[in-house]
Amino acid sequence: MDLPFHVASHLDSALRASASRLGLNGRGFQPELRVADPAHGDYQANGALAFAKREKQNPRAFAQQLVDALDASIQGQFEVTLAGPGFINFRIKADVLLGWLGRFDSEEHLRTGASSARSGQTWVVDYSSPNTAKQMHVGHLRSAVIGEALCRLLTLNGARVIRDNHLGDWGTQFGKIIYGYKRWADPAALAADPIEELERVYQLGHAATPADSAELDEARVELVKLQAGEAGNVALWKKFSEVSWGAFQEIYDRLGIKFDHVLGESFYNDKVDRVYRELAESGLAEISDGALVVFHSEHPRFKTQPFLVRKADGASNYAATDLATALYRAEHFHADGIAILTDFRQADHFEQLFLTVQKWFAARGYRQPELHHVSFGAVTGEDGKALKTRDGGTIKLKALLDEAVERAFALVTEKSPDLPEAERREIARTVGIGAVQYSDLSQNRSSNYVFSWDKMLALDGNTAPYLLYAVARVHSIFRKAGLDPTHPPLAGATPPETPQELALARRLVQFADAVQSATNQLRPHFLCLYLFELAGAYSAFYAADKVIVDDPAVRARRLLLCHRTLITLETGLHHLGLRTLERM
RNA sequence: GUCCCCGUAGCUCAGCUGGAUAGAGCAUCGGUUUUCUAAACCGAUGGUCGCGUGUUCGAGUCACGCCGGGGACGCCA
Repeated sequence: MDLPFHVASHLDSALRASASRLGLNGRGFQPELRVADPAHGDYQANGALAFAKREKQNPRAFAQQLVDALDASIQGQFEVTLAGPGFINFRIKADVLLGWLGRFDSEEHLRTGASSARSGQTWVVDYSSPNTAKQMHVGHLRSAVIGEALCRLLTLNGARVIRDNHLGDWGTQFGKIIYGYKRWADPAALAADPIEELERVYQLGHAATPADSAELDEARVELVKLQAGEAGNVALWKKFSEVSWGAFQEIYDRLGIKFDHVLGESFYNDKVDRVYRELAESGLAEISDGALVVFHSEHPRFKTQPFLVRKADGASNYAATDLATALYRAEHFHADGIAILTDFRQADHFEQLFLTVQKWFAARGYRQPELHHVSFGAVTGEDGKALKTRDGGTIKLKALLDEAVERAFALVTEKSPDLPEAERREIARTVGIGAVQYSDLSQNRSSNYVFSWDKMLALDGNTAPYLLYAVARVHSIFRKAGLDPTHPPLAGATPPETPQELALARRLVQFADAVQSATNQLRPHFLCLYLFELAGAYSAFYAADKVIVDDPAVRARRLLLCHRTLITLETGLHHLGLRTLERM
């Protein structure tokens, strides 16, 4: 029997079947399969230890029973060994490795293998979500980059993914922008660099309307006029949205992001009344100090800390639109899962939101989507505070990307001076943007980090250039040998033999596990780490074993390893949102 | 005051539901190119996992307390 795409779940089923043969159904045996330290095997099962402990058995003897009861085909595919107090180790036999590599022979087949995990599911991913009338700065990078990677990973796992950009295009700041615009907008500057000018008048408007001032009241009047549909202000609002979107689109194009929907807060303006009504009818919401709030009596803190869904003046707020948004996504998109990417400071808000949604939907009998707040740490300056440039402004995302490409261009020019300039420019774009994306993706999203140009634009170590370089070297082999890398002649390939061949082949099979854990935990860094290790295994193989040799069997099996490394690295990188290169 | 997140090598970080000798990259030191891209490879140095107590066959991982950093807590989003 052939090894399936996801070897760990194959072993998981085999061990469960084995436990069942031992008459252990319903006793809660969990195999606990995981990728092993290569010193011990390819996969290990630790579940015998926990189970034996609970059942007061000798763990080593119990593990032995499990192994003895394994289906015979498992013994044919793996070297199965016991170690220590009862770890079960599995090492895939070399000819079985070759069989797996033979079947998963293209990006398409890798996708097919991965797609069973979430086929039939619909996911709405809410990411980027900048505020209109402001430029994106480094703080906006994480949501966009991580969000896009998760979209692609969910797609790879077979889900239908809806990319939704929940723009901050409504609310009190618009009163201030209109206030500032009407007084200080400069038509010439607006024509030259619209988003820059818009941001300037917003900042002026904000500064001119301090709390409890007559100016702030005037700004509020502008907002009321806008919300009441007054033609002049509505036209201004549309103009602000268009200008902002133009600037955002430029960034999205460079990052390879394309949204299916841009349903900003304004879209939900007329959908909040239903939220108020249904929350009140189901007894979830109450009036407190004139505002409509939800308490969660079972929660240690939210029993006293309210979730404020409508302000005392009757106006809607963030919570109201988020509730309306959740309902829209469940009803209109039939979402099975909703992932919202914002920084960790909104953790409380989303915890309250999700609790409220669950109770509300339950009361109404609406079907419940899985709700995930995909939070990430802040990008801060050296002082741990909000990031500022030397002159006190924020670092614009556009400038960051430009600098990344510039640095990559200097490097490619130094390393490959013979390539034509146009190609070096193209390489610099891919390497520079990829480095920025990868620096964000490769780190556990939960942690904060201190911004540094060098860190963000690092070009060695566990970085995009290292991975892209490995890809380019594979392409180079095919180019030198005069072979088409999409259909290389691989007939007659023998199973991997040398230590480097074996290590590489074993790593290739684990792509399935990396994609799985990255997607299930909504943490792309697991895939990054895998790809980095794969590229390392390839580099070691490349240094140790020459590919283009005379012996046809050796040559075929090494070309096969090169080709599978290529498709795996490319599939992985593409599903993180990066582009790849044939030469650099 | 209540609650949340973080604290691992000189620096930046991995460590998946407790599992085998705590791993990478950068930096430092040494080696590798008549052979497919040296943006590479091989090796070395470097750790009381913030501190303490506890839970158990086993704790970086779980519980409690403390120290340090960040954050959220009623009409911003």
